Amino acid sequence: MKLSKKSDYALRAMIFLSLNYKKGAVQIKEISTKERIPQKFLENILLTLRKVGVLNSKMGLKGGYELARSPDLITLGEVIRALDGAIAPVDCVSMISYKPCSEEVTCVIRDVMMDVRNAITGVLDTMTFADMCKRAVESLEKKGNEALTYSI
Amino acid sequence: MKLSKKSDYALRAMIFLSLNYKKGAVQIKEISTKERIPQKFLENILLTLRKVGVLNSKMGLKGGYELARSPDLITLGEVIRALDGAIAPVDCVSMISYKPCSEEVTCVIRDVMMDVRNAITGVLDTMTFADMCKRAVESLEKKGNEALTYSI
DNA sequence: ACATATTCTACCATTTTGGTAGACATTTAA
DNA sequence: TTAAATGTCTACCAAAATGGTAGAATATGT
Repeated sequence: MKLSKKSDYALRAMIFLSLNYKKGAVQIKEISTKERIPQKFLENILLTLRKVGVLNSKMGLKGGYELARSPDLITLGEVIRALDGAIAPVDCVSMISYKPCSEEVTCVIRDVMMDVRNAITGVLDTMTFADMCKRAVESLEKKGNEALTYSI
Repeated sequence: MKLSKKSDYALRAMIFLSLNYKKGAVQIKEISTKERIPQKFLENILLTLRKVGVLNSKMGLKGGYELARSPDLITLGEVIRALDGAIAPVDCVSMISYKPCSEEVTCVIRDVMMDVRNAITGVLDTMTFADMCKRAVESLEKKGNEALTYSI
């Protein structure tokens, strides 16, 4: 039931880009150093996020990445699915990589795994990056002035 | 977010043993053939379930495995943790393999992963093998007489 | 033209997953 | 008391997934 490093990095990068929404393109290098993510690895991640339509990119000098839509229209679930594939714990209850199991109509494990999937997606497909930004700011304010940086 | 084959097999074996609770020891070979689980693999699984106190075993001729407690006192969560380790998607929100992340107090990803963990354990730590048996029987009855066997 | 970005294709080491093999210890029944 | 049947233990193994890295190609602003 583990979140991969890839998805973890993707979430952090996405929050970073959400906090910089409408401020123009941000370069890989900036995200990678500020969030301490290996740059070459981050390149792959941002590339797949672009391919699924979550990010836009600009090549060349003054290039970079930015959100393709408003942060409140992108959920954590969408990002995690793009990198890790299905969120469902077994394929027979997955929306994006569905495969029937042997005795689907009477499989009781399937039933409970469906419950688990719904519990997870209930959180991840509801939470948007706008929500994450709000939480990040609130969390900063609570901490007071000593907090010059915060981890996303 | 995947359930390992090991845990999947473990759940099936546990349901099988729950349906045979108080009927004496069941042999590995019987579970392995009826549930189509590789026997040698199943041996390891049942062994670890014994070591965590979920199963009792008897060696020698007429030996076998049986539940160490009543099915309503064993949850799916306990079994999955025994085989796959932590259920939490990241270690910084795990009960059994907790490790702090870099900026715990202000980490917003941690917050949402805590929500995800609670959502998952809300299902898995509540559902017992007695519940699973009930579901299995109901599901059989609904299907009618044609159903001679059913997949657990 | 040149410096600075992203893009694309390939590779690679380590860990995890999903098993298998075989010797050993224990129990029962004949 | 001995043979057969069973769980126990240690070790091994191939394939896939994970977490990266390397380097050339392509696009863009000045």
